Amino acid sequence: MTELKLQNSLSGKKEIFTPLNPENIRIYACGPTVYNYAHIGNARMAVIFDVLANILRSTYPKVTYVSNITDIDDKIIKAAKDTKQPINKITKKYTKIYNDDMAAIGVSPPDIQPLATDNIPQMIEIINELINKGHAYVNKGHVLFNVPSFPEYGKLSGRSRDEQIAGARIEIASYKKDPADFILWKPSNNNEPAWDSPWGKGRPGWHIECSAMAERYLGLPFDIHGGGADLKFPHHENEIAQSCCAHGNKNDLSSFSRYWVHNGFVTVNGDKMSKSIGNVTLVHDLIKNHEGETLRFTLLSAHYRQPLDWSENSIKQSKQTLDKIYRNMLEISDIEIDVCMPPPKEFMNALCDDINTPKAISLLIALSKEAAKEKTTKHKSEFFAAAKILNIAQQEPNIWLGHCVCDDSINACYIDSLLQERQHARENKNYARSDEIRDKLLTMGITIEDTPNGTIWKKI
RNA sequence: GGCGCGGUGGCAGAGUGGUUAUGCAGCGGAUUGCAAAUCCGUGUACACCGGUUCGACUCCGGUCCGUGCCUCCA
Repeated sequence: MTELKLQNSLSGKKEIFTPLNPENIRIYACGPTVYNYAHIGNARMAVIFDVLANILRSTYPKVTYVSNITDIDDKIIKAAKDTKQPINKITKKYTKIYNDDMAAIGVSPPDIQPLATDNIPQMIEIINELINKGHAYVNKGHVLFNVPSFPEYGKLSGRSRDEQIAGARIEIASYKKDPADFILWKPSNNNEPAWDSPWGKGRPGWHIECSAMAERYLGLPFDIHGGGADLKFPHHENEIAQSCCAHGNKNDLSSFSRYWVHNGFVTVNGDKMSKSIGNVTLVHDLIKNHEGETLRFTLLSAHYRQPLDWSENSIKQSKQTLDKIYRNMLEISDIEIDVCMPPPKEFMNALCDDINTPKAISLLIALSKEAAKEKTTKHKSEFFAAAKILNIAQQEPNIWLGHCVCDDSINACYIDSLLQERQHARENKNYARSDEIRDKLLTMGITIEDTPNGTIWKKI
């Protein structure tokens, strides 16, 4: 068994992963706020933690991966107002789109996908504990976490309280005792979603949602907490503050999650995705023009902590590389596969070294090449086992490569008759005619390839 | 302003104190009637300046450039 090493944001070091309970590895990753289509950045996080879950599953008997849906939030309320639609219609719509889009890029659903709105009592309970322990206070219908009550605040992001305040560009709300304090519960206006609470009708702050859901579905402490790098501060910092303080563990930051894993950003043609630049790249749009697997491969082609620049060129390169892998698979279509074969050690070593997917991919290519050459069950099975961890190259190669695959725009019988005629011409060494037929097919959008087993065609 | 990250060949992108991945593209060859595909071979790189070292792309310091967070954000 290869030792898994992960860069732990809490210590800033690459550490050997030691499970709390080897019988059940527990992971939490902050999921999307469902008020809009998922973009490629959301997808990166989903793919990375999907792969991490697969790595863990290959080593441990059980993995519980929880990733939530934030279905109550000011942005959702705003979207409802702007579109004049009921909130639950919006959240249901975008939850489904998110899950469909993630499925399209090969992401398995998390084991548990809790809704924030199903966990309001759990949030209220934590808030109550925080008030009881002197870490939170009520002011004008708001409940706030008092940051000075938690001296360890800022450890995850490496930021002192004073530094944040110095850099704060927002006006300090009047109901805050300390400028760094953050909202646990806020009052709702009329027409806004509201739940009864000891502090009046209102709704939870964003950060408390994840604290409550992680605790309820995983128990404390759990093994790994993940999310995008930008969530480190303030979201994850606040989760730590809430969860550690509510349970009287304010001196033990690992009493919430033991390891913190943060993925880097996706940029688009070198720029950060933002609405103002207008370059927010949606998975929903990408899958109209690209295979989901190509998108997944592209997301895995850079190390998860590195920035990944998204461009048509990188997608194109991924597609070409996948084509190559599938062509190698085509060579071994007839070989039996042993599903019990584990992935090669070297491949797992790469993935276990802080999820080094680029290295793993280079090894996967080598494995596919070797399997195509050796043509043994062992080689093929090893390749498939490795590919399965990344959830890459699981399709029928002929289908992926588009060989002789029809759609409405293609008349397969006509193509076959042309190919037969071409074959005839070739046998009679009438190459002028055979080339003429190939050109004709090309104008129809069909390319051909002569193989030892006959001529195959595909749509361009 | 505070905190952080990064600068690798035409492109993408790992990694390492000394033999310098991998893919795509290029070039040469094999194969093919020609293509395509495949196979073999091959060139090009570690921002800059110092330091440590027998030896640094890899460690240390500085410079320049890019970029992220500090406000909702994956």
